[in-house]
Amino acid sequence: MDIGNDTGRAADSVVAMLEAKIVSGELENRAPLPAERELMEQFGASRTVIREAISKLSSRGLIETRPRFRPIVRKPDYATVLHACGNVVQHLLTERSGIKNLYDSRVFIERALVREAALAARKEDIVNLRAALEDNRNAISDSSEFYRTDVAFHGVLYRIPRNPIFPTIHEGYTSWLAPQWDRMLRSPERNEVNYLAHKAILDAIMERDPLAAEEALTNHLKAAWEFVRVTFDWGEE
Amino acid sequence: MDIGNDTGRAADSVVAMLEAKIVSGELENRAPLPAERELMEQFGASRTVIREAISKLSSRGLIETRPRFRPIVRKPDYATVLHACGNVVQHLLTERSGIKNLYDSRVFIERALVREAALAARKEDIVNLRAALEDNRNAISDSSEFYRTDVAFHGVLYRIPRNPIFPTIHEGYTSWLAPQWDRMLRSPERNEVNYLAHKAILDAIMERDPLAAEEALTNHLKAAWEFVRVTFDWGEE
DNA sequence: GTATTGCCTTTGGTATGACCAAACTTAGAT
DNA sequence: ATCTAAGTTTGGTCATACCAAAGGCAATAC
Repeated sequence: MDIGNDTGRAADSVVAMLEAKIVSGELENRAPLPAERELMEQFGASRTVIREAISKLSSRGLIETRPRFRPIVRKPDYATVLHACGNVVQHLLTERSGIKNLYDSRVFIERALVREAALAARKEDIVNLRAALEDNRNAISDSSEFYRTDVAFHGVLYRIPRNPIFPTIHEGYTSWLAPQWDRMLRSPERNEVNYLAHKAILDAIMERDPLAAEEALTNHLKAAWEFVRVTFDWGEE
Repeated sequence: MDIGNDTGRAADSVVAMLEAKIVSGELENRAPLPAERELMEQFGASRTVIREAISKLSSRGLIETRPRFRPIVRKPDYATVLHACGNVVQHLLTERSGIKNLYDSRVFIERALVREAALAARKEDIVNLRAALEDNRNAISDSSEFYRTDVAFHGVLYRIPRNPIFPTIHEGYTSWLAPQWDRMLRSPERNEVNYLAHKAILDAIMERDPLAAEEALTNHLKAAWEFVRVTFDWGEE
């Protein structure tokens, strides 16, 4: 297939060399890249290929570029992956089926997460969940603040497996799945509903009842979807 | 943050316009892009920015480029997302912890998948699983063929939720998670072990026993990891 | 009539050189 | 020491040129 992997170009060897220098630390993280005219001397290439290489590295998330500013070296991390996906994911969300698929996958993951939580959550996890839930309760009257604490509550769930991939996935969901509607469809009444849903989830987790936790989570997310679907008059799926 | 999103450049407007023409279908899928010299006339830009735009679109997976060949228009799909991630993911897998995290996430997902399968698999899913298992059995003596059927068996699990996101994730796992060792560490003996593991999973699914299915799957994948870990003398994690 | 061969044209990849405007540096003024 | 203004560096863009490989075409061979 080889999308975006233009093998055989001169720029690629430059990319490879710069890539190596970045991962090896020879080019320090957060440090500015040398000037283009210096790089062309260093690699014996024309500015054309140097700039192409820089563009590619930027796409791969290995350097940050702002127009007219020195590119900044950036060691790749999980957030980088997320960002690389983002550009493409957005195209899949123009169709409703794309949104639905993404949302369903979220339900699937979170179901497994709460199940896991009920079975294996540590004391500190429970503490964090209680704190997050408390934040929910205190923010019921402030929809904007409630949104933040809502996301945070789910975030705690994603952190329970202690695998940095999951918080990254969570970030993906929250940034891709229509923060637009999420924000505009909130009200103290709905916040209260969601607070209670979170409470039910936490209760089930604390009772170490995976089935109940899964069910509470499923109800919570399905209800949220229903609300959005009906509000926007999306018809049945 | 804005990685790979070089706002403010002339190329970006060209990217946007081409992007629009691709998603709208004005530029047909699988059709070659117009020649660069034609695009520069069409957009009133220099070849420099045209080429930069093409490079960006290529990185985003909206066009396929091979050196010296006409770029090919490509409507974004789930595979495109996968590919966009691939370039970056690879960097996270240079450390062992990255591999472990990815593998753990796979175990997590597949546990949920087999659980789901035990609870909700349709007749056709069972049929597919049986067929895949049968393929396993017939390929025990041919390690290369067994690898293929092994991947296929797991693939059936990912297709059960009827959400295209999951097969995509599966492809990610199989392409990123060391197909190198997977291939070289196989033998008829290990194939037999894996066949039996698959059989145990399917049996549990057919008995509609989610707990047993989850356990069988976990044993299967944990054992595979252990085997790799010990073989490569990776020490404890 | 089809397949093969060889020539010409098109087109992508790269190199130069130039220019501009914005960022950066530095020396001078307050 | 701080601020300011001039000078320098440097990224973004354009125009042009050249090369080699891909594509197209036509004469040739079978």
